[in-house]
Amino acid sequence: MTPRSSDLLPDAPAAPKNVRPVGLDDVDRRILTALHADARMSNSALADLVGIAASTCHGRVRRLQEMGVIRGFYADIDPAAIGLSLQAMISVSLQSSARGKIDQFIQNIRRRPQVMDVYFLAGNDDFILHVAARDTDDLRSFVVQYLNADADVAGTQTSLIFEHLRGASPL
Amino acid sequence: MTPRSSDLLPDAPAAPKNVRPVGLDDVDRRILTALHADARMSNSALADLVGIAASTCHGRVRRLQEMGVIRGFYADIDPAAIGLSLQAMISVSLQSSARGKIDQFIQNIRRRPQVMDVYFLAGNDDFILHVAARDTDDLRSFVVQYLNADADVAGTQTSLIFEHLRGASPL
DNA sequence: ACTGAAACTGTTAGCTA
DNA sequence: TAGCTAACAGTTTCAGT
Repeated sequence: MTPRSSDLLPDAPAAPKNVRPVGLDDVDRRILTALHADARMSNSALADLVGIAASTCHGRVRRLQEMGVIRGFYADIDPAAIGLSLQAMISVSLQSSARGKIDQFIQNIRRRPQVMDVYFLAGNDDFILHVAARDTDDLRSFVVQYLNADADVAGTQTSLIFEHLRGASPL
Repeated sequence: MTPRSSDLLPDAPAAPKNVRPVGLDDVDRRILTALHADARMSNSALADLVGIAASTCHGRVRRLQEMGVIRGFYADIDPAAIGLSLQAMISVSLQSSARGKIDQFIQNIRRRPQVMDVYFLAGNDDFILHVAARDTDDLRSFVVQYLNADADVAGTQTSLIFEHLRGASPL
């Protein structure tokens, strides 16, 4: 069994209480779960679903946005449907001399239309790029032109993506 | 100048026409760009933005959904704001004997609340998991319990994510 | 936090080019 | 066929309770 903190540190805080910034209640979590799955659900349908009045629900959603819990509402576009039929993950490591420029490098590469996500990492690689390209030529020229041609880039490793699935719900 | 097809292949289709399934025009692309950035923009604001009547715009958006170009509308929840303060990328490789079970494996792991994205790969690793965990213990127990403990998993490599940025726009 | 009324928006039908 | 105008249904939003 895990030792109780009182056995070790008599003056530690009595109970962990709520760790979170302001605290989300169960209704907030149900709202987030619903909007995570369908951001265009009408406010009245959402209110019914979570069991509160529409006006209250609307206020909750706005508060969640103001708190930064909801960062935004996005349409999920199928890359293949707009002619980007090839997706890949590209691990990139930079020269150690270029570490100070990572921010600038990422802000720059992020503008390319092929880039869908940038994951800025601690580890062997400096970041991973999730990209979507029209075809193999487009992918290759992206890697060559924007990554390998840059003297700050030490190396890249590209893996094709067969399928990308979103997680079910973080709550 | 590009040779005309009649010079080369008299019986080939006259002109390349539209290569895409049905074809998206410029208005469609502007709609997609706008909704990619803000899925909750009102239909009338969107119509004004792209320069068509609200009813026309509404029909376009519905058609884009029916065509599968728009796969859905999702709220972007900040994992840190709901107590998942640690994000990581986990590369997973399976035993070659387990390759036939990948689909099942992924469908299973995808249900875990920590899993935000699953990228199913061609390459050295079989897939990459983008996960969000409460803390290091939560992350470690996820890796140990759901990955390393499984006999089908040959190996995993975990890298912490410092920052995750979405791409600007695929169009 | 809820109720109800006012303002607004989304949605459909029918007409026009 | 694609777009527009106009009318209706439904939703958001803000009082007051």
